[in-house]
Amino acid sequence: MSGEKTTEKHRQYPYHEIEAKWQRFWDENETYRTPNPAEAGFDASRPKFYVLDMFPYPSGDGLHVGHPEGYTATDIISRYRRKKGSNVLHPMGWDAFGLPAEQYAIKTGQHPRITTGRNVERFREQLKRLGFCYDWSREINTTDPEYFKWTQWIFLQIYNSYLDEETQKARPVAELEARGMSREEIDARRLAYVAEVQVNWCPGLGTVLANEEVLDGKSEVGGFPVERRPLRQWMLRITAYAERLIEELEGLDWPAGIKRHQREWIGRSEGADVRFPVAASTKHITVFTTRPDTLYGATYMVLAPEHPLVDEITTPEQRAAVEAYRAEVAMKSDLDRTALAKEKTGVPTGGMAINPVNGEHIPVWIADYVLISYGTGAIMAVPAHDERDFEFARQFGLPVRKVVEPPEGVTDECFLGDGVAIHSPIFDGQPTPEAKRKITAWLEGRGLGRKTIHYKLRDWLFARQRYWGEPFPIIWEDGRHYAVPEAELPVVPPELEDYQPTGTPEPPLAKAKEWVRYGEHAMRETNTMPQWAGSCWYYLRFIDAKNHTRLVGAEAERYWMGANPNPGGVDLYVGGTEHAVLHLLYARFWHKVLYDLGYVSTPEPFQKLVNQGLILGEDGQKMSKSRGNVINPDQVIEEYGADSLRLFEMFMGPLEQVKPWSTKGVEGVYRFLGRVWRLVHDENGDFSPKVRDAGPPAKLLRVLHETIRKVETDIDAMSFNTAIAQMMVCVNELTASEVRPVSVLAQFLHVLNPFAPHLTEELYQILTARFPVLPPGPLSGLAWPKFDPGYLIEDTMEIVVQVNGKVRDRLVVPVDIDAETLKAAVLASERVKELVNGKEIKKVVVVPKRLVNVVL
RNA sequence: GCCCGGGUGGCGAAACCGGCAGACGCAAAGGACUUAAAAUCCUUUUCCCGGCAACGGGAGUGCGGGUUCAAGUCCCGCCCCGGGCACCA
Repeated sequence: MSGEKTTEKHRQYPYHEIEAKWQRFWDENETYRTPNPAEAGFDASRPKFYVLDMFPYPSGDGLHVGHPEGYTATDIISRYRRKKGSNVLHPMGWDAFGLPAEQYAIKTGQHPRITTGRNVERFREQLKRLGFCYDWSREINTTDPEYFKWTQWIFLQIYNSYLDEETQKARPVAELEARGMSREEIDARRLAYVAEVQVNWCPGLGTVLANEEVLDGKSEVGGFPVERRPLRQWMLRITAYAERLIEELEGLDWPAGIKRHQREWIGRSEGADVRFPVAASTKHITVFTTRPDTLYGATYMVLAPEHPLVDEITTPEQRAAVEAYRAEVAMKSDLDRTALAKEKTGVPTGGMAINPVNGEHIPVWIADYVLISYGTGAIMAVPAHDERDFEFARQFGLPVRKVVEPPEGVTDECFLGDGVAIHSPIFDGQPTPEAKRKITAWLEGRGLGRKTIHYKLRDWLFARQRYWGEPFPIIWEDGRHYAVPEAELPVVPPELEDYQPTGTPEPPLAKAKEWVRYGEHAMRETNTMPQWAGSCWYYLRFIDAKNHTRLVGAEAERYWMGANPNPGGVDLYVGGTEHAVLHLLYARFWHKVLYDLGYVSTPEPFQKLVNQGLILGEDGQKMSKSRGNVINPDQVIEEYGADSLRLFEMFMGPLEQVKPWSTKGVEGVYRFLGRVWRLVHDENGDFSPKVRDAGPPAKLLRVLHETIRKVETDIDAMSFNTAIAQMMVCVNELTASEVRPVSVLAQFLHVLNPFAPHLTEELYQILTARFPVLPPGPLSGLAWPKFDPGYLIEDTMEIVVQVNGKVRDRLVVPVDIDAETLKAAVLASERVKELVNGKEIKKVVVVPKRLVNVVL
């Protein structure tokens, strides 16, 4: 950014001075501080509006142009709502735990707290330079002990709760204790529990990862290989909430795609568990199937290789083959086990199972296409009506038996749809849904099975072997876990000299021997929470960020989250699609637990969700350092000002859409702001003589009020690009006008203010200095102008005349013309008479206020 | 393979509930101002044909059909691009 470039470029207006001046003003006056109920300055008569941005991870690279996109949208809405008379809560904070800071610490030995602090400073500075109206008095940081104290506290609430089956609500485990339940029984029901599970161990990062953090067998962060191994881990019982997490999406105003995505992720599946006795044994294999009606078509069974019954079932002849196969599967990454591996593999165990409906003996195989983690880890294979089973049967020459007659005309070898049951004595001739019901009842009656629901959703692996995260408020003694007393929160991580992973699944915190030692025989838990933890509840902390006695004050929570009939508390939540599943699902889960326990007043956290679209580089490619197409917001602000950057990001296209950057486009909106400046200034930069306290002509009033109306509806619809287009129309009109009445200019500045707050404040101040009739600023504190439809009324309108659907003429007629008169006028017009030319008129369609179509 | 999102001028895009396709901006061209340039202001700009012109005619919203007085918009069948999921029984 050589000084040359910027000084040589013609300045449209002195944005540097203006922006710095107003940012200082806002800071010094705490213009955007929002009082809570019961605080000084709180006005209970106004409606509340909580607008939230997904808070950023303050990376070392600073802000990129993607951040200001959503942030500007919410800023406009916040400013607009305030001017329209709402109490607006619009906070910002930092999701600052996480790997990059820790990786940096490993490299440099510098404490992550230092780098995080530095990054936060930079981010805050950058956001302020964009002129966002955040209430900075509510700023939070997930790494601040005052904050994560409550993250740990919430964990303890989860730890100390179980799900009451009957009410489907979380209840304190103390109730189970009171009922005389044993410690083991209670531990087995806690919503936070320890289990030995197959985990994704990533040696490269020295940590275990959630399924969601593993992509194609590699870590999402860093792309290191990930292997499976069993480990004792903290888990959160999110599956207990599966049903509610699906059901309660209903009342939310979220994009349909995101709702669908969450539903699919949870993956509810209704069917039946069926017990197959193992031949020559007292054991049973329980399978889950969504097609119990195909029970007669089961020609073999498959267990997941990890299934506990495998050892027992395997015959001596098959043992070697089974062991070899299991070893082979254990080596495979998830990638190798998925559909990308074309050929199905498996081996027979030699064991046989008995089909409960007909007593038939069928062979039991193991194959890795059956997953231990879903359903019961075992299936009955019906190759005639399941593609995977069909493929497997083909591969190994297993029999295929058709038991569903497809509808007429369908000749698929493997038919998956609904039809009519055949070769199924108990319910032959029944349509599929009937057959399902009938066989399920039959099985239930004999104790051979029952109707069940399974979910794809797994419990949430909540532990990480990292340094830079929230320590668990847990103590181990004699192999048992206990909650750290609430009074001892927060549990602050120890200082370390060496952040290097241990190379084993033992977390780095274990190196701090003194810290780990809690008592004579007691040790601290050394795992830390995943990065998701802090973001699961941050929207609550914003409401009452300084509360020392509660995670959020009850009254403030009720006011900002409640106060409307919707299930969700935050009125508008804007962020990227990358959080469609994980963050939004986890936050909903925590929120529901807190709701059940009575700490929050709504069942859902976020009422309305909007995803902003990705901004691509100027070349239409994803921005990346390697492509060299990254746009730096600091530089854009330097060259065009923050108002231009804000305006351009909103003018590029619809918020939700993916769209490419354009430097020429920034120049375009920059010129527009220059034109706004010149509405008030002449070419020498002096106050323009065209600005006068004059009665505005009807033409200007019309365009002004059209603009007020359009900008209102467009902001409500978050259609910022079209709002800006209309403001451009308005400015073009004002520019062309020889007289620019100050009343019109002032109202226009109100309308532009949420989009370009700095420039409009400055111009308004200039106007008020000359015209004391105007109410004194700042503009942001004054009410939005009132739209008056009266100014839009015209007495004539233009009607399009079509002949056979083609535009052939236009007619100017009085607006109050009736259909008959209009029709007559059209038929009488020269052009129509000419085109009709004696032909028969079949029909005349009159669309009031729009057009008349003469059909020949 | 499946599920989303999207295909409209040279480019970003707009178009209420089916009613003038291309608002607004960019780029381009011409003009005014200027010694000159930049900046600014004004004008033109979907494509093709005819005309000196005002204008007139035709085509046109990824492709092919359909419904309708009228389709970018609704229905059926495809093609292409972007994103996500991926043996969940």
